Amino acid sequence: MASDDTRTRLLDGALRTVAGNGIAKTSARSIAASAGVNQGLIFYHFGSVDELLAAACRHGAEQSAARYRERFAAVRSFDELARLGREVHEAERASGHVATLAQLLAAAPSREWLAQATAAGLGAWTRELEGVLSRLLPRTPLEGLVDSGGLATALAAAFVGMELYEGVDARGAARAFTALEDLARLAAVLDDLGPVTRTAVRAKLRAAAGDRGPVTERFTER
Amino acid sequence: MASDDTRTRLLDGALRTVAGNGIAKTSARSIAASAGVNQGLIFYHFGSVDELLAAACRHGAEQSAARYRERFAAVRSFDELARLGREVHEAERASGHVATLAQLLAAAPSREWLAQATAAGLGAWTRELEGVLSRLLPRTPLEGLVDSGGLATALAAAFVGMELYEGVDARGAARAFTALEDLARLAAVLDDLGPVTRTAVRAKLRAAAGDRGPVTERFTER
DNA sequence: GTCTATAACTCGATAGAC
DNA sequence: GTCTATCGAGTTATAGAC
Repeated sequence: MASDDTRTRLLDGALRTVAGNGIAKTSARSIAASAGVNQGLIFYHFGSVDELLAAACRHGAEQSAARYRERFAAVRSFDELARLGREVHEAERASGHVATLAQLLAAAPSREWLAQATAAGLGAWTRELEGVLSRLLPRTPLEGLVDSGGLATALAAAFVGMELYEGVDARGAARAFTALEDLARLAAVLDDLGPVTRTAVRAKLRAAAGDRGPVTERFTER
Repeated sequence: MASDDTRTRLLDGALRTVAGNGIAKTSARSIAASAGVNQGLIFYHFGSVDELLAAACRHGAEQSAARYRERFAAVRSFDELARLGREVHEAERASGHVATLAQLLAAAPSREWLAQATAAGLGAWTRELEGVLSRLLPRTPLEGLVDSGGLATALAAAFVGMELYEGVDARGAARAFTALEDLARLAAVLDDLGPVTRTAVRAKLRAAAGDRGPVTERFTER
């Protein structure tokens, strides 16, 4: 029906506008222009610009994280994860969903309505990452020594940071991605180290982590 | 003299305003109010709001990176680097210089003037990080296999991303930092592995990197 | 150098015709 | 549901008095 069509046009228009113009130049008027509908309809359908942005954020993040769900599920090594990361980055440069997330993240502190939606949007990516990590980490000497949820959050935040950095220094951002891929190689190597070396490394790690205790005790308490 | 005083009041006021209100609520009026001077003086001294923000960004980033220069120089392991990272994060949550950088980074795409200044501001931190990494990496099996400049950029961008994430989910951000510290422990262990294990790991890494060649060949060509 | 006043805009949001 | 017209607040930037 016509109303649904206008709603989705506005959602898509909002995402396009934020990704293309940045949050600073995103207004009811610019969104409406991008969606090809009248400006007043934003308030009829969503109540306010911020509520439209919040809805668009959830909608877009969920949708684009879902698009990569199978790819994430197929990842078998840190090596592959790093490569998928760069692939997502390059695909998202076109669609702009992650850039949108970054823009909303920056705007969230002063627009309380957006904070929740942005956290939820990032959560869609974090969940995918945590799924991969909780499959991968147990096969490395790091098992039980690093919190996969925390690491997933750190990776998602890092990804957002690099997406922002891309807008300011594209060459530098590409170099940073390459460095991360190189680093992931180390983790990939730890995957299949040979039993002797593996045990040696693991003993060292355990000893170093001894003064802290395993992750489970630190985070399941709450 | 009075003019210098007003200039620095405006620079500091701009940083305080962006850090406290976010870029969206930063205007000539809010900056002037925070600096305690008349609004028109922004245009007399800096020409435009964006030029003031650009100047404040360079000024603030250089100043606060310099404050940590000795600390960075004293870092001897990845372990220490991770701890210093969290310390900087918590200190900066108060002063807000990194948050400012994050805000400007988000605003840069739509305000061309800011892009250069923001890149320069981030560069101040990236340089410090690269100094540390180029001291630390040669002592690990990763020597020559990962680009320290690229890795420094990735770390700086990740730091900015986590600073932004902090505004939306403080608990999650803390957990992410803890996970990164745990991860840094692995790198610390690689520092002193014992000669046999060390050689075994290094051989694996070299083999895995074989199809790419060492970093120097990939990046010095340009 | 610093102040006031104001021009020229853009913004979110609403009222009311259709 | 959709459109036009408009209000009131907030914006950058400038002109001109002091």
